Amino acid sequence: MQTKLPLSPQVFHILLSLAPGEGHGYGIILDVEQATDGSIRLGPGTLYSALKRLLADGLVEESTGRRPKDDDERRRYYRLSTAGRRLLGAETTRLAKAVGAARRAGVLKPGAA
Amino acid sequence: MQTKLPLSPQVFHILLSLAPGEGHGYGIILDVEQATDGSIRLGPGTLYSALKRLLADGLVEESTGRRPKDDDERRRYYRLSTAGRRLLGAETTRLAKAVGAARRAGVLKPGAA
DNA sequence: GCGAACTATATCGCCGTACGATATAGTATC
DNA sequence: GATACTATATCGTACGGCGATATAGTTCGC
Repeated sequence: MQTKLPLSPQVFHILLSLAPGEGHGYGIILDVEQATDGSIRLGPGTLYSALKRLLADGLVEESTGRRPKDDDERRRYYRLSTAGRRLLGAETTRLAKAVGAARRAGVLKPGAA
Repeated sequence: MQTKLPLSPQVFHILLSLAPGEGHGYGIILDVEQATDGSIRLGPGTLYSALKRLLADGLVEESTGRRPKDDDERRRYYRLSTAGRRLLGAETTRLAKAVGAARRAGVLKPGAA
Protein backbone atom coordinates (compact mmCIF):
# COMPACT_ATOMS: atom_id res chain seq x y z
CA MET A 1 0.00 0.00 0.00
CA GLN A 2 2.28 2.68 -1.33
CA THR A 3 0.33 5.56 0.19
CA LYS A 4 3.03 7.26 2.19
CA LEU A 5 6.71 7.99 2.35
CA PRO A 6 9.37 6.80 2.11
CA LEU A 7 9.38 5.28 -1.36
CA SER A 8 11.81 2.51 -2.20
CA PRO A 9 14.67 3.69 -4.42
CA GLN A 10 13.29 1.46 -7.17
CA VAL A 11 9.81 2.99 -7.11
CA PHE A 12 11.24 6.50 -6.84
CA HIS A 13 13.23 6.03 -10.04
CA ILE A 14 10.30 4.46 -11.88
CA LEU A 15 8.18 7.50 -11.10
CA LEU A 16 11.05 9.84 -11.92
CA SER A 17 11.52 8.16 -15.27
CA LEU A 18 7.89 9.02 -16.10
CA ALA A 19 8.16 12.63 -14.93
CA PRO A 20 9.14 14.15 -18.30
CA GLY A 21 6.29 12.37 -20.10
CA GLU A 22 4.84 8.98 -20.86
CA GLY A 23 7.02 5.92 -21.19
CA HIS A 24 6.82 2.16 -21.56
CA GLY A 25 8.11 -0.63 -19.35
CA TYR A 26 11.26 -1.63 -21.11
CA GLY A 27 12.14 2.01 -21.69
CA ILE A 28 11.89 2.59 -17.93
CA ILE A 29 14.32 -0.25 -17.26
CA LEU A 30 16.90 1.22 -19.62
CA ASP A 31 16.28 4.76 -18.46
CA VAL A 32 16.68 3.97 -14.76
CA GLU A 33 19.87 2.00 -15.32
CA GLN A 34 21.36 4.87 -17.28
CA ALA A 35 20.14 7.61 -14.93
CA THR A 36 21.57 5.85 -11.88
CA ASP A 37 24.90 4.92 -13.47
CA GLY A 38 23.97 1.29 -13.13
CA SER A 39 23.26 1.52 -9.39
CA ILE A 40 19.67 0.44 -9.96
CA ARG A 41 19.03 -2.25 -12.50
CA LEU A 42 15.40 -3.27 -12.58
CA GLY A 43 14.66 -6.86 -13.48
CA PRO A 44 11.36 -7.62 -15.16
CA GLY A 45 9.94 -8.97 -11.93
CA THR A 46 10.65 -5.74 -10.10
CA LEU A 47 9.47 -3.44 -12.86
CA TYR A 48 6.22 -5.03 -13.91
CA SER A 49 5.07 -5.91 -10.41
CA ALA A 50 5.87 -2.37 -9.23
CA LEU A 51 4.02 -0.95 -12.23
CA LYS A 52 0.98 -3.08 -11.43
CA ARG A 53 1.02 -1.79 -7.86
CA LEU A 54 1.44 1.80 -8.97
CA LEU A 55 -1.53 1.44 -11.32
CA ALA A 56 -3.64 -0.09 -8.56
CA ASP A 57 -2.70 2.74 -6.22
CA GLY A 58 -3.57 5.36 -8.82
CA LEU A 59 -0.08 6.84 -8.94
CA VAL A 60 0.44 5.88 -12.58
CA GLU A 61 -2.06 5.66 -15.42
CA GLU A 62 -1.94 3.73 -18.65
CA SER A 63 -2.05 6.10 -21.57
CA THR A 64 -3.93 4.86 -24.61
CA GLY A 65 -4.17 6.41 -28.02
CA ARG A 66 -2.03 8.40 -30.42
CA ARG A 67 1.15 6.38 -30.80
CA PRO A 68 3.72 7.22 -33.41
CA LYS A 69 3.56 5.10 -36.54
CA ASP A 70 6.06 2.24 -36.65
CA ASP A 71 5.87 2.06 -32.86
CA ASP A 72 6.36 -1.39 -31.36
CA GLU A 73 2.87 -2.77 -30.96
CA ARG A 74 3.74 -4.66 -27.81
CA ARG A 75 4.52 -1.53 -25.84
CA ARG A 76 2.23 -0.33 -23.10
CA TYR A 77 2.62 3.32 -22.20
CA TYR A 78 2.32 4.81 -18.74
CA ARG A 79 2.21 8.33 -17.36
CA LEU A 80 2.19 9.88 -13.89
CA SER A 81 -1.16 10.70 -12.36
CA THR A 82 -1.59 13.93 -10.44
CA ALA A 83 -1.25 11.97 -7.21
CA GLY A 84 1.87 10.28 -8.54
CA ARG A 85 3.47 13.56 -9.45
CA ARG A 86 2.62 15.00 -6.05
CA LEU A 87 4.07 11.97 -4.30
CA LEU A 88 7.24 12.15 -6.37
CA GLY A 89 7.62 15.78 -5.34
CA ALA A 90 7.12 14.94 -1.69
CA GLU A 91 9.68 12.15 -1.84
CA THR A 92 12.15 14.43 -3.59
CA THR A 93 11.76 16.94 -0.78
CA ARG A 94 12.31 14.20 1.77
CA LEU A 95 15.46 13.06 -0.02
CA ALA A 96 16.77 16.61 -0.33
CA LYS A 97 16.45 17.00 3.45
CA ALA A 98 18.25 13.70 4.00
CA VAL A 99 21.09 14.74 1.70
CA GLY A 100 21.37 18.09 3.46
CA ALA A 101 21.56 16.40 6.85
CA ALA A 102 24.20 13.97 5.58
CA ARG A 103 26.27 16.81 4.17
CA ARG A 104 26.11 18.65 7.48
CA ALA A 105 27.22 15.48 9.21
CA GLY A 106 30.29 15.51 6.97
CA VAL A 107 29.87 12.11 5.38
CA LEU A 108 31.14 13.27 2.01
CA LYS A 109 34.83 13.34 1.29
CA PRO A 110 36.26 16.83 1.74
CA GLY A 111 36.19 18.38 -1.69
CA ALA A 112 33.04 16.66 -2.89
CA ALA A 113 30.47 19.42 -3.19
CA MET B 1 23.91 -8.89 2.22
CA GLN B 2 24.01 -5.12 2.34
CA THR B 3 27.17 -4.80 0.29
CA LYS B 4 26.08 -2.42 -2.39
CA LEU B 5 23.78 0.45 -3.20
CA PRO B 6 21.04 1.43 -2.94
CA LEU B 7 20.44 1.36 0.79
CA SER B 8 16.90 1.23 2.11
CA PRO B 9 15.78 4.58 3.54
CA GLN B 10 15.65 2.94 6.96
CA VAL B 11 19.23 1.71 6.86
CA PHE B 12 20.45 5.01 5.44
CA HIS B 13 18.99 6.92 8.38
CA ILE B 14 20.35 4.45 10.91
CA LEU B 15 23.85 4.96 9.54
CA LEU B 16 23.31 8.71 9.32
CA SER B 17 22.23 8.81 12.93
CA LEU B 18 25.58 7.29 13.89
CA ALA B 19 27.63 9.65 11.70
CA PRO B 20 28.25 12.34 14.36
CA GLY B 21 29.40 9.77 16.89
CA GLU B 22 28.34 6.68 18.75
CA GLY B 23 24.76 6.08 19.71
CA HIS B 24 22.48 3.43 21.19
CA GLY B 25 19.44 1.67 19.75
CA TYR B 26 16.63 3.54 21.36
CA GLY B 27 18.42 6.82 20.73
CA ILE B 28 18.58 5.97 17.02
CA ILE B 29 14.83 5.36 16.93
CA LEU B 30 14.12 8.77 18.44
CA ASP B 31 16.77 10.50 16.37
CA VAL B 32 15.56 9.13 13.04
CA GLU B 33 11.95 10.00 13.79
CA GLN B 34 12.94 13.54 14.64
CA ALA B 35 15.38 13.98 11.75
CA THR B 36 12.82 12.80 9.20
CA ASP B 37 9.89 14.79 10.61
CA GLY B 38 8.17 11.54 11.45
CA SER B 39 8.46 10.13 7.93
CA ILE B 40 10.49 7.21 9.18
CA ARG B 41 9.49 5.66 12.48
CA LEU B 42 11.54 2.59 13.25
CA GLY B 43 9.85 -0.11 15.27
CA PRO B 44 12.03 -2.32 17.47
CA GLY B 45 11.83 -5.13 14.96
CA THR B 46 13.18 -2.98 12.16
CA LEU B 47 15.89 -1.33 14.23
CA TYR B 48 17.41 -4.25 16.08
CA SER B 49 17.30 -6.63 13.14
CA ALA B 50 18.89 -3.98 10.90
CA LEU B 51 21.52 -3.32 13.55
CA LYS B 52 22.32 -7.02 13.77
CA ARG B 53 22.75 -7.17 10.00
CA LEU B 54 24.92 -4.04 9.96
CA LEU B 55 27.16 -5.54 12.65
CA ALA B 56 27.43 -8.81 10.71
CA ASP B 57 28.33 -6.90 7.54
CA GLY B 58 30.98 -4.88 9.37
CA LEU B 59 29.35 -1.54 8.65
CA VAL B 60 28.73 -0.80 12.32
CA GLU B 61 30.76 -1.75 15.37
CA GLU B 62 29.76 -2.06 18.96
CA SER B 63 31.70 0.36 21.09
CA THR B 64 32.63 -0.83 24.53
CA GLY B 65 34.19 1.07 27.37
CA ARG B 66 34.12 4.57 28.85
CA ARG B 67 30.48 5.38 29.38
CA PRO B 68 29.39 8.41 31.32
CA LYS B 69 28.47 7.73 34.95
CA ASP B 70 24.72 7.42 35.58
CA ASP B 71 24.34 6.05 32.05
CA ASP B 72 21.56 3.53 31.57
CA GLU B 73 23.23 0.15 32.02
CA ARG B 74 20.99 -1.51 29.46
CA ARG B 75 22.24 0.61 26.60
CA ARG B 76 24.44 -0.86 23.91
CA TYR B 77 26.46 1.67 21.95
CA TYR B 78 27.27 1.49 18.26
CA ARG B 79 29.51 3.46 15.93
CA LEU B 80 30.18 3.53 12.21
CA SER B 81 33.05 1.45 10.89
CA THR B 82 35.28 2.86 8.18
CA ALA B 83 33.40 0.77 5.64
CA GLY B 84 30.10 2.02 7.04
CA ARG B 85 31.15 5.63 6.76
CA ARG B 86 32.35 5.09 3.21
CA LEU B 87 29.09 3.41 2.26
CA LEU B 88 27.07 6.22 3.82
CA GLY B 89 29.05 8.71 1.75
CA ALA B 90 28.48 6.72 -1.43
CA GLU B 91 24.76 6.50 -0.77
CA THR B 92 24.60 10.22 -0.04
CA THR B 93 26.24 10.91 -3.39
CA ARG B 94 23.75 8.63 -5.10
CA LEU B 95 20.84 10.40 -3.40
CA ALA B 96 22.21 13.82 -4.29
CA LYS B 97 22.30 12.81 -7.95
CA ALA B 98 18.73 11.52 -7.74
CA VAL B 99 17.55 14.77 -6.17
CA GLY B 100 19.35 16.78 -8.85
CA ALA B 101 17.70 14.74 -11.60
CA ALA B 102 14.29 15.14 -9.97
CA ARG B 103 14.76 18.88 -9.69
CA ARG B 104 15.73 19.13 -13.35
CA ALA B 105 12.61 17.13 -14.20
CA GLY B 106 10.59 19.82 -12.44
CA VAL B 107 8.87 17.63 -9.89
CA LEU B 108 9.05 20.26 -7.16
CA LYS B 109 6.42 22.95 -6.94
CA PRO B 110 7.63 26.18 -8.55
CA GLY B 111 9.09 28.19 -5.73
CA ALA B 112 10.42 25.27 -3.75
CA ALA B 113 14.17 25.50 -3.99
C1' DG C 1 19.35 -19.91 -43.29
C1' DC C 2 20.49 -20.20 -38.49
C1' DG C 3 21.79 -18.98 -33.98
C1' DA C 4 22.58 -15.16 -31.01
C1' DA C 5 21.34 -10.88 -29.20
C1' DC C 6 17.90 -7.39 -28.58
C1' DT C 7 13.20 -5.54 -27.71
C1' DA C 8 9.08 -6.14 -24.96
C1' DT C 9 5.84 -7.81 -21.64
C1' DA C 10 4.36 -11.10 -18.12
C1' DT C 11 4.29 -14.60 -14.28
C1' DC C 12 6.24 -17.49 -10.67
C1' DG C 13 8.57 -18.40 -6.53
C1' DC C 14 12.21 -17.42 -3.32
C1' DC C 15 14.10 -14.77 0.12
C1' DG C 16 15.29 -10.62 2.54
C1' DT C 17 13.55 -7.18 5.29
C1' DA C 18 10.34 -3.85 7.30
C1' DC C 19 7.15 -4.02 10.84
C1' DG C 20 3.78 -4.88 14.51
C1' DA C 21 3.12 -7.64 18.49
C1' DT C 22 4.92 -9.31 22.36
C1' DA C 23 8.15 -9.97 26.23
C1' DT C 24 11.03 -8.25 29.90
C1' DA C 25 12.33 -4.95 33.22
C1' DG C 26 13.74 -0.81 35.58
C1' DT C 27 12.39 4.03 36.44
C1' DA C 28 9.45 7.81 36.76
C1' DT C 29 5.04 10.04 37.00
C1' DC C 30 0.42 10.81 38.57
C1' DG D 1 -0.67 1.32 42.37
C1' DA D 2 -1.46 2.10 37.49
C1' DT D 3 0.30 4.16 33.52
C1' DA D 4 3.91 5.74 30.69
C1' DC D 5 8.65 5.95 29.36
C1' DT D 6 13.33 4.00 28.54
C1' DA D 7 15.73 0.11 26.57
C1' DT D 8 16.70 -4.17 24.30
C1' DA D 9 15.30 -8.47 22.09
C1' DT D 10 12.66 -12.07 19.49
C1' DC D 11 8.90 -13.88 16.73
C1' DG D 12 5.75 -14.20 12.88
C1' DT D 13 3.86 -12.12 8.99
C1' DA D 14 3.48 -9.81 4.79
C1' DC D 15 5.25 -7.23 1.26
C1' DG D 16 8.41 -6.30 -2.21
C1' DG D 17 12.78 -6.81 -4.88
C1' DC D 18 14.68 -9.95 -7.89
C1' DG D 19 16.21 -13.83 -10.76
C1' DA D 20 14.45 -17.41 -13.62
C1' DT D 21 11.56 -18.49 -16.99
C1' DA D 22 8.25 -18.01 -20.82
C1' DT D 23 6.79 -15.99 -25.10
C1' DA D 24 7.55 -13.76 -29.38
C1' DG D 25 8.95 -10.68 -32.98
C1' DT D 26 13.10 -8.32 -35.07
C1' DT D 27 17.74 -7.71 -36.39
C1' DC D 28 22.43 -8.87 -37.13
C1' DG D 29 26.42 -11.60 -38.07
C1' DC D 30 28.33 -15.62 -40.28
